Amino acid sequence: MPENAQRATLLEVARDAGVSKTSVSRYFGGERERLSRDMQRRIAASATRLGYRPNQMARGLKGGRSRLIGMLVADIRNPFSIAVMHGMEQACREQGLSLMVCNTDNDPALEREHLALLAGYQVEGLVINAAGRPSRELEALAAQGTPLVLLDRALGDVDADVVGLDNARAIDTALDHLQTQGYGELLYVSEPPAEASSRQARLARFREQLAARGLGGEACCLALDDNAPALRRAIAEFLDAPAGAPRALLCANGNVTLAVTRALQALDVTLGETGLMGIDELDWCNLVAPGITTLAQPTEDIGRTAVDSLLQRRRERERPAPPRHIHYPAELIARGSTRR
Amino acid sequence: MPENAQRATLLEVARDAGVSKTSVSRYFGGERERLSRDMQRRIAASATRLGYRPNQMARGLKGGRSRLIGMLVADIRNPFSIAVMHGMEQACREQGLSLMVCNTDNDPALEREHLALLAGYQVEGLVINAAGRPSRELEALAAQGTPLVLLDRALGDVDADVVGLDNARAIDTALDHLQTQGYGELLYVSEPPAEASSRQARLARFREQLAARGLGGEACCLALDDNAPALRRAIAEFLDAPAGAPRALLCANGNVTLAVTRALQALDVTLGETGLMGIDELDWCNLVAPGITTLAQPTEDIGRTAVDSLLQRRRERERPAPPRHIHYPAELIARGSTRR
DNA sequence: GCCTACGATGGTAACGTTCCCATTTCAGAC
DNA sequence: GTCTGAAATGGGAACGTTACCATCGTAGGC
Repeated sequence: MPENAQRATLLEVARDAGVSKTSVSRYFGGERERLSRDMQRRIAASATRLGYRPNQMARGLKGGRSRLIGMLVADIRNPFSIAVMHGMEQACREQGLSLMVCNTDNDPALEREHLALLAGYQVEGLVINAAGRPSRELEALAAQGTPLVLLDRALGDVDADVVGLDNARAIDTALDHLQTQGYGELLYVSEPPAEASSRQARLARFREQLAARGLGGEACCLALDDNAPALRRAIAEFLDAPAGAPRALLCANGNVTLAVTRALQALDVTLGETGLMGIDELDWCNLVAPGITTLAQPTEDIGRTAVDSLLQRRRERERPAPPRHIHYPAELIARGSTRR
Repeated sequence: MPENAQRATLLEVARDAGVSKTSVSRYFGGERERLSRDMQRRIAASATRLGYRPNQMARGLKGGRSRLIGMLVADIRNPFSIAVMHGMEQACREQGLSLMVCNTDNDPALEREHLALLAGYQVEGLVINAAGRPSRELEALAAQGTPLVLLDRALGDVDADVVGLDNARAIDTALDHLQTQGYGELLYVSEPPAEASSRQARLARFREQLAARGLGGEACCLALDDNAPALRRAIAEFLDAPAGAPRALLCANGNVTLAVTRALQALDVTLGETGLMGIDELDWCNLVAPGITTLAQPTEDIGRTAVDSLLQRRRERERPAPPRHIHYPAELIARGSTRR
């Protein structure tokens, strides 16, 4: 192998093998069977000898096939996002696609910026866990023909598939479980829904079902950032108010579960006696005292489905189907925190 | 905005603004000041009106400047990797770079495959948290002139910078703390070091210092995958053996801490009485019973430094400096699990 | 007032592919 | 024996950008 060699090019391989560049292109472009046995052998030999690798940039330029899938995630440090990303990665690999991940840290401006960048790389599809409401850029992307999938959060006016949890059913499952376990006075803790459709859906369903089932309690929304005191106060208030039945807390997502668990420890609450349950399964849920009951999202499935959905859309590009909404059920993992 | 518009091209902007493509290229290529006020205005106007975005593929093809940084990570689900990635992302954004992340799931074959892919995208730099020993591909990449940074794990025969923890000092810090707290009989639990240099370094230092300090105990290495029983047995053995001083466990990384904590709970061990300490700070460390003492790695710094290092190397491409090794100290976060 | 030089601009040739359209060869149909 | 067509191959023109060199003014030095 040469000392400071530039990467070999298709043309060099062609020359070395004594064939035309078209043939080499075909060999690497997935039309291998159209070539004669002998030609395949010669190309393969030259290619390995020269260490040839197709230049994806050139490839992407010519055909518009960048073989790139973009992922825009609102909070990369959220285990949910990571798990979904892992699923997407596997799906991509199976399809020979690569993943470009951008984290927006929940900042709409950054989101727009990254969106423009991803568009610049001609991504063949885009999976978005939106922070803001970047419909302008998204619409441009969609109009340009890029398949879009919204992850977890729908965006009303964008023509895209949505993949995520069946939020209403998840809340029902949670309430069923809590009722079965004898809890009757509930506090639902969520981050402010703002634009996040799944937060809205969960919250709405909780409120609706609370009334429908004749349960006591309420929902409380607050930002988690550095709001530990406020959260503790809200929980203390709930615990001190008179109640006709055992109390339980339901956390809207993993971040909330973490914050609430911290608050409960600070308040010296015994889990189980006061129920605790969260959406999103986390590493440590079976480590904290009697174990925390959760609703696990099928994150890997969600990730794979997102990618599949993208590819499906690309296939039917000519005859665009109406947006699909795919909602997975959550899996109940019952632990000590909801056992009295 | 047009219904099914293809993205506008540089040429179209040029025509629309009545200038040459060179000028438009300059405008977007960071030579804006070389253009007259008037020309800048005209180009800006046309560009926004047409919704122009430079095609990164074409850009990457022509100049070799893909503006892409690759990251190869052995285990994307490891919080350490995520945190570092987050740091890298920020550094990249500040430089106008994008990040392409590939997860190898600790599979050397996958690692090679992804390496080839990243090379195909002409990444301008590569940060690698190696799973196997992919020196062949890496050397090719290095020879081709791509700056390389090894994350956490050095790879003896590869000419690249290394960024990570000061492992020896971290172990010393841990031992200092444990000794101060009165623990004298230690079990160091690690995953098998195999090719991972930092695991080797930590393990070696532990063994060496154990002897040097006249402490009792030993080190034990086992794969964590689904080896809960084996781990439990090893720990039980340690706890049952006669000891002249209070016992403590030291976990080589976050994964180990998780597994060991599980095992200790199964064995009904009281933390603090038996000491527990882990390298890597985790979300839940202050949630489990008296809180778990950890050594936090400065993950964000590590990520940023990795990217900076890459850029530095690219700048000095002509006069290649010898490989740099940058090792950060760990920060001790003392909690109840090492208080007797 | 001429030459130099620099600042502002434009034209053209790459970059490494893929795609479209030849061209060649040869088997089988009439 | 010619014709048709498919299979195997090759030639060139794109794709959208940047790099290099050329061209034009015009301001300053003598």
